[in-house]
Amino acid sequence: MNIGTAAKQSGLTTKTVRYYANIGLIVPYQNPSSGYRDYSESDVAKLQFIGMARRFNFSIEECRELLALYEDRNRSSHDVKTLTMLKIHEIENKIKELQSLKDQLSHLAAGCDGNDRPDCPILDALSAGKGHG
Amino acid sequence: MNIGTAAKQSGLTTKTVRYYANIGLIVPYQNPSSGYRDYSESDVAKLQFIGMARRFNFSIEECRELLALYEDRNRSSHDVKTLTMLKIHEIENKIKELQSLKDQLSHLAAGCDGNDRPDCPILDALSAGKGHG
DNA sequence: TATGAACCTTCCCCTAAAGGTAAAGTAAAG
DNA sequence: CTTTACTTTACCTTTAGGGGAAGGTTCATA
Repeated sequence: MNIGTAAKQSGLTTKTVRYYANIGLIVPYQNPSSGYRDYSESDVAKLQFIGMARRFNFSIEECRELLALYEDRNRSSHDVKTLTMLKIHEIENKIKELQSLKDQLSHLAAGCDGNDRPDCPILDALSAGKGHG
Repeated sequence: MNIGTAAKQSGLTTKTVRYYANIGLIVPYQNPSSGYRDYSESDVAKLQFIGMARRFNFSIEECRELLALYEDRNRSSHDVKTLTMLKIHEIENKIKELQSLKDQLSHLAAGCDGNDRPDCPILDALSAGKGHG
């Protein structure tokens, strides 16, 4: 099938699918006479797989690893779980960081009247170099 | 002072400070004979201000706004608070998104034995197109 | 068969916020 | 005068594609 159909079936844009072909992530057969890419059902399954992994915040390079595991009938589930646990910890750290950021900003905002006077504890704090330790 | 000193005093890299000059965020006096940038104490204060705002996840363009408010003796604290509240909501949304992502990945990981067998619920789920609704 | 719509191709520039490196100029110290 | 440290501009790289131009292909229709 043509790239447009493959894109529709996998829920990606043609731009994205073409990009994946260019970086060697999912390279379909390419008709030599027309130059058109020709995607198989199996290619579409992989595109869907990648789409899901991307939605789970896996990077392209991580997707490449996952795809290799996905295609390897002899892989151990241990390898996949390791990658997943790493990703979970990464997300946890990001959450903690953002939580701390939010707390500090909330604290600043709480001290600011938000009226038409120029006094502003937020700017004072920013210029005093406070916050984040 | 030279850019290296200004960078050290503001806790930024020279690369970053030079970048801020290039995009017109903080443009110091530039000595016409040597071509060297010459930073004042006031410039350094602004660099510190921007450094802090960046650490609070404000984008460069938001920093530009904050800097204008910072330099405006007649600004109202309302403007600053509005920008800050927007940023807080933005961070809250990001946290929720990541939390949901983490929960789903944790659920997948919990179902995976992580042994040397090929059975892997994580890959099964990814290829089934489940997750995220 | 001709034409037009809809699709496809490659190619190049754009994003945010710098980091890395190269080639060359400047300044201060010995 | 030379070494060393510092600075300058300039160009390439990063992530994961998006936008759009110029031109080729395929299919439907008159």
